[in-house]
Amino acid sequence: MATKAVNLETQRAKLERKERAILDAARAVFIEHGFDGARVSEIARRASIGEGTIYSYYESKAELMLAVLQQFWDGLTLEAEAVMASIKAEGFFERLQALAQYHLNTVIVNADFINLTFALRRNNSEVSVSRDHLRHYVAVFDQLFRRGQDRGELRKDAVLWQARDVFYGALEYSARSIEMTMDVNRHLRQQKPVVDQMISLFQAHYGAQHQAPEPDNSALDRLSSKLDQLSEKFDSLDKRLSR
Amino acid sequence: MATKAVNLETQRAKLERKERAILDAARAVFIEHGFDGARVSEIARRASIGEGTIYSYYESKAELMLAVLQQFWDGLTLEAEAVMASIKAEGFFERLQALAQYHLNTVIVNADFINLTFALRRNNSEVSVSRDHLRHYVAVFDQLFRRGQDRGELRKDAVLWQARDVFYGALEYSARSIEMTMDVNRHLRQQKPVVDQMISLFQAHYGAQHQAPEPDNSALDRLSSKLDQLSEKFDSLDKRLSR
Amino acid sequence: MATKAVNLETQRAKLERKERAILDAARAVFIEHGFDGARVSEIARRASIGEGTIYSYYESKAELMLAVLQQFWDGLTLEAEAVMASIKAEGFFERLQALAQYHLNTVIVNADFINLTFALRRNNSEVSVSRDHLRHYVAVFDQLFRRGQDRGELRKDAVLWQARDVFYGALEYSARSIEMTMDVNRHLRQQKPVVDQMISLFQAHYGAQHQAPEPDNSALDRLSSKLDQLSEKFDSLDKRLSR
Amino acid sequence: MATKAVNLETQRAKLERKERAILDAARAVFIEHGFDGARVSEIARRASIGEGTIYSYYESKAELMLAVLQQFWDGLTLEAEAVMASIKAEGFFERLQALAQYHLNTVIVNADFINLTFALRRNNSEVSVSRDHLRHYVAVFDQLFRRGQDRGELRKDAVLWQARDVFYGALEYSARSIEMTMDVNRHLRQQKPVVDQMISLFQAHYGAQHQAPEPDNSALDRLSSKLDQLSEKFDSLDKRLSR
DNA sequence: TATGAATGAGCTTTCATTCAT
DNA sequence: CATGAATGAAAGCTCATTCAT
Repeated sequence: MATKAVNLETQRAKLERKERAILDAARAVFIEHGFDGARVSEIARRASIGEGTIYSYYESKAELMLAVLQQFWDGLTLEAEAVMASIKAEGFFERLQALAQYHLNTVIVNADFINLTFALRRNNSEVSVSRDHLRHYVAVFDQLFRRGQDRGELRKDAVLWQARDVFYGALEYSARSIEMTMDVNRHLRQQKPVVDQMISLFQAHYGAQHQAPEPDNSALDRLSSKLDQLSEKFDSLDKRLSR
Repeated sequence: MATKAVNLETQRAKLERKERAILDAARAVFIEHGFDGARVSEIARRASIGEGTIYSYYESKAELMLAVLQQFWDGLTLEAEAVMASIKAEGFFERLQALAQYHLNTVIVNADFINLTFALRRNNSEVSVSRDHLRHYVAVFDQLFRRGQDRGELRKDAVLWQARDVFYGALEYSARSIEMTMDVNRHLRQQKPVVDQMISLFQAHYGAQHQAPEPDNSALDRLSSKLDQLSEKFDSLDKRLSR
Repeated sequence: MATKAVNLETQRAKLERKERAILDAARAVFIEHGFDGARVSEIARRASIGEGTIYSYYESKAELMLAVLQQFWDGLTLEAEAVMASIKAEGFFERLQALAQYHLNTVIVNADFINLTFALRRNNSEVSVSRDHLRHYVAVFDQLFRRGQDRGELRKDAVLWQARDVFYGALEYSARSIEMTMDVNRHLRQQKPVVDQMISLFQAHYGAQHQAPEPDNSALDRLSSKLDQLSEKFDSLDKRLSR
Repeated sequence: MATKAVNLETQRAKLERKERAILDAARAVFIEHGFDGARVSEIARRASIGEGTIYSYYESKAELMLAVLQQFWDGLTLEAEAVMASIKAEGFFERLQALAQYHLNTVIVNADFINLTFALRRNNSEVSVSRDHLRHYVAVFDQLFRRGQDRGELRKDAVLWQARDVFYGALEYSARSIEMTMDVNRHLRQQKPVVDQMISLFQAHYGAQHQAPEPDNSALDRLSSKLDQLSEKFDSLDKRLSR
């Protein structure tokens, strides 16, 4: 029994090790040659397994690509969440800075793969990446932003998705500028100004302090909106209890 | 003589018509299937010509792709310049608004093709689009921004490329949000808020004017934070009940 | 009338000039790339005419090749006959020496084309060269050989086709050896020993008379040939110095 | 274990059988249509395998051709060496007769393929057969001839490559004559006279018996060597002047 | 008649996928 | 389950030939 259990465990571990090898190799090859340019045989070779074996893990090259994407974005999301969890500061802008720094660096480091993701979005009907990965990833920002609004650090009338697009759009383009223009070794040094600018931009545009001449209104509006949210929570609680 | 001249004209016209037909067909097919997925035979069929004919106009599939890209970006640049030329207003923010409006709409309308351009950037070594197209296109923004600085409407210490990345990055992401979330018919209506926000963002962050100081919010802030705490209590209650 | 006649003449001359241009260009291209490797477009370009024009002179690429071959072998035959006609000597071996010298040089100079002829013999069913060209060409040898028999210089029991095969076979192989081994500039000098050997071989084997032992001759002949070579070196040195 | 060994054996055998099938099919198709005319698909069909399989054995059509040539000439060489080894007679002319008989028959039987080999020599740059095959093959003759000289059966002053060209050139042309003129069934009967003639030709022309006892060659030899030295001096003078 | 743009059949080669071992 | 040899559909591209001008 014990032996069998151990074997099963070993078996399972072996499978997982193999699957990880496939995913790693696939990711490398996909980055290097793109989806169409990647050869399954090369992935197999790099994973040190037979070509046919891949097909006992994934139905097709497209499925494999999907799995690689899944893993990649899930990893990013976890990392981003970990970054946010590790920040002790409670202030929105400090937390945003951490997120911006993390994201910018990530985008630069994983530029090839992120480009690949976007490349697949439209063209290849087989591998159209479900938006969920991205949505999940940017949820970190969304949560942070809402909390910033809740804490009164951000204007209540700021539209979340617009702010999100500014944040991620500007950072992605900045990443491209950085990797194109700059020496690789100086990437890190170049990132700080971009991040700082992003923060000051958010402060200037989304910061609560800069709201209209009628400051009372904004403050009152915020209170009002909080009461609205509270009311909504009451409603949903009510619904649940009535089931 | 007259006949000959007419013939030559007809000849030339026919060639140009054919070349345009090829480019149009190619663009459509490339958008639909991406570079690797596009079949030369389909392009030929859609252009109503023989397959071999394409190769008397373009050396290879990659060359054709390049020509399509060239034509596309050159067209965009000309349009953008035309838009700027047609604006009578001299103020930076009014002109920026026009550019933003034009770019946002363009990105939405040509989303597929722009994505395709970016997709090619890395993977396909043969068709690596020369950066010059893009650089030429964004030069419209650069010129406008520098003029805004010269006119004293923008801070002198603003970094051009960072501002540019914010502008184009945010707009591109916004375009994606718009086309994904919204009904196609309501795209236009959705664009205005994004553009307005972009302008006000530039005013707030890059504008030269000094911002007014903020009044005392402390009392209201205290109320707000009490509501926050209340809301959190609700949340934890909610969680407990839902288990 | 006169004008018309002149025009007709000019017309005809123009046609012939064009046909010659085509044949010359075709021959060059066929030699350079072989039959399959030759492109009709290149032939047209080199002949300074349109591609389609070729097809008003020759039904197909294969027909053109045939015409080139025809012209080539007919030319060779005429040349060989001219060589024989120009020889005043009546003796078989002297005449054979002239023929051998001519043939060996011809085979070396036209090696590419002769190889091409043989290449077509089997493989390309379309362009199977009729043997008649060759038969016509070697008829010069046949006639000479028969006359040598009639004159009593050659054994009556010698088999013509065997002698012919020895003659042409040995010379063709020698030509290959010469062009492979030797420096191009020294081809001419290398040909004489081969020709001499061929003559002495025919004397020894097909000659009617019994040869005297005269052993001294062979050694002296060798000395003589060395002196010949020395003389040639003098000549070339003389030429160079006289520039 | 035994099973595994058997399997391995079967495996290997199967591979070799398949490779042989490819080579055989390729040779047949190449002979039939020439290199350019041969279609890979037909080779695959005749070998009863998939088209792609060929490319897992040979990099390209040209490589396949090369392999076919290699195998063919290596086979010929081995056969020729075997023939020579099986001859008990020690006399040069008896051994030469065996070689001539073997070669003539071989050339007739493999006429198509030999022609194909020569056809490739020039035109197709990709498949230019390395001369080594031929050189290796004719080495059998060279060895035999040198031994004949050593044994005193052949004149010492005979030039090897000239004799070789006479031998192979005459036989190849004779082979062509035989296969063209004669009924296939009578080929064999026709070969003997050609071989006999070749032997008697070698006896008459290269045989040592016709060499004089040459009593005092020493003096002449000295003259000869002096002339050689003189010639070399001229060469060096020539070189110096041409710089 | 001369032209050369247009054609499309047909080529070699690739590679995702299968399946016998 | 793992393997990798075998497959064959499908692709880009060439070029002899045609035909409208």
